[in-house]
Amino acid sequence: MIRLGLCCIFKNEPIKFRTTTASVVSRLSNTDAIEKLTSIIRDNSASLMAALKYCKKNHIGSFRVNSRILPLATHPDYGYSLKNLPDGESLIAQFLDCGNYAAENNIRTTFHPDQFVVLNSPRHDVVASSIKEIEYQTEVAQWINTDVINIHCGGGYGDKFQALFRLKSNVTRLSSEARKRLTFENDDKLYSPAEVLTVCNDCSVPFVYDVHHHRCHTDNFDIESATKAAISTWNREPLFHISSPLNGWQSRKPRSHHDFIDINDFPEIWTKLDITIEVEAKAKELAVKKLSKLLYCKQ
DNA sequence: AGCGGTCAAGTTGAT
DNA sequence: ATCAACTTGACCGCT
Repeated sequence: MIRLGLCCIFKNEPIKFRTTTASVVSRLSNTDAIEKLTSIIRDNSASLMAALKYCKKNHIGSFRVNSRILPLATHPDYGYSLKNLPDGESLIAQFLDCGNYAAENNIRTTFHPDQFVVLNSPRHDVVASSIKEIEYQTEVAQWINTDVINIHCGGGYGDKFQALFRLKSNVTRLSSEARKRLTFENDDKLYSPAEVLTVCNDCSVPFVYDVHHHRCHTDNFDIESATKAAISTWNREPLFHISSPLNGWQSRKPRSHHDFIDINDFPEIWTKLDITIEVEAKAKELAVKKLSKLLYCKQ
């Protein structure tokens, strides 16, 4: 069975995640800052539960959690740990509820740290803050039963061999709980499936195969062989990504995402697999439901 | 209510 | 040299 995944937010459904910025927090007193952050986090944990319930009701098997579910958690000046907030225990309890709900209802959750997480940077400060961010998401992942924290391989820096060597080396600096969840994804211009697979096999990290990125940045693999190689890296249900180009494959920028998935972009061989496929489409839950319907009709 | 500017952070490639 | 794009717009302060 295919499990489709919704990414982070909703198009029509009134489920919203809140955030704030360092600039706003900096203008508040310590008490007011804590109150504001607590209120946002409380709302976000409720929204996460609402999102999981929406997924359950609509037969969406997976939900990607926004990295900013705890805004500013790793900020150098305004960062915090939930444990140290006055209402920390009750906030953690709300996330534990989400985790229990997800487990009981077989909703898979994932994280996708943002572009600032670059584990192979030659800059030590960048690697340090990347590790900090991954460890923060790992802590939340443990509360909410998330089994994937998915990142790209990072920059090329004019020497991809050295860059990937640094990546492999820095993976060993992560906690075991982080490493249990870490995955690598091929990107659309630098690291192809063939390249990512070598790293994944070297450090026993599962490979998240993004077929849209593969079509933007090809290598010697065809879709079928990349699919099979990706599956072999997983010790649990494999995770793939799908999207369609905004203005068609012949457009100037085929990398940008369409509102929906064109069924012709969906690899035929995927229909027979037991996998999670995250739908990266701007119409969000509408795109997941539409794709679900198309796939159901196909079979 | 609506709108424009801002938001912590990296890296690449298009313009 | 500047800037949009990337997993995702949301929020604040002004009119």
